[in-house]
Amino acid sequence: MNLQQLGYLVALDTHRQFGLAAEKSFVSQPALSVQVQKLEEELGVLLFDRTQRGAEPTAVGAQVITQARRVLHEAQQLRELVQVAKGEVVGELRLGVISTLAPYLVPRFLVGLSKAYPNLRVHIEELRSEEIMLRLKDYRLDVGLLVTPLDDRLLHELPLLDEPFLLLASEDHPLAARATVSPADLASPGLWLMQEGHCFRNQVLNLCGRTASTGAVAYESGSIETLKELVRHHHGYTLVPELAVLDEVDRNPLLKRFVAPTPVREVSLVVHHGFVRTTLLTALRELILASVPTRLRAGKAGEKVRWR
Amino acid sequence: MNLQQLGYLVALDTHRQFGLAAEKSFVSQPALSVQVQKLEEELGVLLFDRTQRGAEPTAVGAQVITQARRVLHEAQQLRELVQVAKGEVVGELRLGVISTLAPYLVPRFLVGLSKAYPNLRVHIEELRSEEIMLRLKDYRLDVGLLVTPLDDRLLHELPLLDEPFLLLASEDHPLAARATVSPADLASPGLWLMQEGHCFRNQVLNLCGRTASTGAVAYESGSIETLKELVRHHHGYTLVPELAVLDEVDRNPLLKRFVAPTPVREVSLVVHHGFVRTTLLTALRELILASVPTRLRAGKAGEKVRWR
DNA sequence: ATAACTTTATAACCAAAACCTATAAGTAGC
DNA sequence: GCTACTTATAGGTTTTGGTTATAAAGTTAT
Repeated sequence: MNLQQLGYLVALDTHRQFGLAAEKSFVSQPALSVQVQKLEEELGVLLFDRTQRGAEPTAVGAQVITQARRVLHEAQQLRELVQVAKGEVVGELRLGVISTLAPYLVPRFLVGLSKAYPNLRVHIEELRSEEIMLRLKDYRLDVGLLVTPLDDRLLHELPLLDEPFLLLASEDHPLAARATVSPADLASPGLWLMQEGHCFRNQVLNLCGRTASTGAVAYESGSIETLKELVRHHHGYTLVPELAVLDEVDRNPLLKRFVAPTPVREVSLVVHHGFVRTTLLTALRELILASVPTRLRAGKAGEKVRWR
Repeated sequence: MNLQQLGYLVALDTHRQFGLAAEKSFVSQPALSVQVQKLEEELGVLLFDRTQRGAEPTAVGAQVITQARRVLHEAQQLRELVQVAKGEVVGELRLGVISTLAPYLVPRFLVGLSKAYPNLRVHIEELRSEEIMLRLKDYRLDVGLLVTPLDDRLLHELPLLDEPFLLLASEDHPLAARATVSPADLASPGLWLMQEGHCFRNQVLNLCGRTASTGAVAYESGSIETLKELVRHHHGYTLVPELAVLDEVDRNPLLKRFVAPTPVREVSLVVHHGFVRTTLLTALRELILASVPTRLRAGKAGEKVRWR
């Protein structure tokens, strides 16, 4: 067994085809095939079922692949540990961000990050919270930017913001006349929601006590931007996180703050336990914090709304 | 970087000498030297300071070695995972046992174990609790047999026994006349103790409220057997765990049981979290449980005495 | 001071492992 | 049965890791 073989194994699991996996590993198809065979022989067990349209892990194979990911991760940690000791911030950072944060937060720090660390390759993916958690545990992501607490003992949370929820009403909705709102107002009909699977949806439902009554049209959106547009062009109202309306929060009378205790969502950087690139993580935190108004920083005030 | 190089690294850390480490790794000294050099070159950092009487890890080196141990451990877990899937119980089992348990428990299950799994190489070492914990975390031991709870979130405990403490008095000691004893009696002078560093000593001290008054001679023993002999040949008394006196517990009038709630020590198998050889662990538990009187099994009764 | 000993590093050479290209072989769909 | 797609095998080349022999450097003992 060697690290290369484990790398081929993981590639094959990812691409489910010897040729493709080989290409992605920058070797020829026979090279990868042979190494996987040798590993199977050494372990004395079949790891993949070969079919005509590719390869699929056997039951044992799936376990072995998971463990192989872990081995490769620990090897990577070793390299990173040395880089940290040398004061280098290089290599790759794979960041997963939920879609209700990405458009408002990523542009605020991305340029600064790659300017601060020109030798760092940054990959950002927009993903659901659950998927980010899975990938962090599988070592397919380095850092997640999402809403906490997650209550998962494999993951380490670094709280950044307590971001208030605001209510955005359409001009002709009864709530448009209000100066402030409270969770009780969410019983009012016409609340637009995010799609199933977004943590923001769960939070809104938790906030209104699961009694949301949507309008006649049951469109559920995949982005906060769509929610905002829905409210602007149609009837109804919706909740938005403050970062999504930062530029208009104090001049748009249709945006309502909640009365204290302000409901907030806790936004955190999340890493696997034992993440060693502390310099990078700290830099990321500082960059993000510096890019948003101070009032949003974690621990200021407000009542955290959970999503799970 | 490859697993072999990491193995050499760990061997070199263990033996602190290129030649010796090479010998233990079954390669020539230049082979090991070159591979360590290559690794240092790849990582771009010096891992060992070479002196005339051997090699010593640098600061970074020490961190890298710890991480290398982790990588090798995860690779080993992969192999074991496959063995478990194949229903095999083979390879090596490195078991650490504290010296107040070893002589009474190990002979009871060792033969049965190697009979049940003839292809399993069993290494048993007698070590202090703290050392066992360290080695379990360093992956230099697979399983520990010691007294719990340890309150260490890296370690997983599998309680086996609640083993009562008994008091053994010399013929001419005042306590010799008693039918039963209670913790309050431990204020009586003449209590022989184990050496510093044995968990049994801490437990006895905890039980008597740290007020132990030893005799004129301040000999502190390294084994329960010595304590027993001291009491037999001299004045005074001592505490012993029941397994140490199993054969005489009901016919030696100088052995006193405690009144309820019986003070007991919780004896457990302890593994690193993520230990995958469940078959082996279960078998070990069953073998040990089958080898001692049922009344000693964990959870029967008694009041656990902690040692840390 | 120097010789003897110990330890690590280097060099030359060899064997094994891993890779590449070319090609065979197997299966699904037409 | 042919085509298109997959994985497996074979032969030859390159790379890697290994060996032995020996140098270099530092300790210890005389």
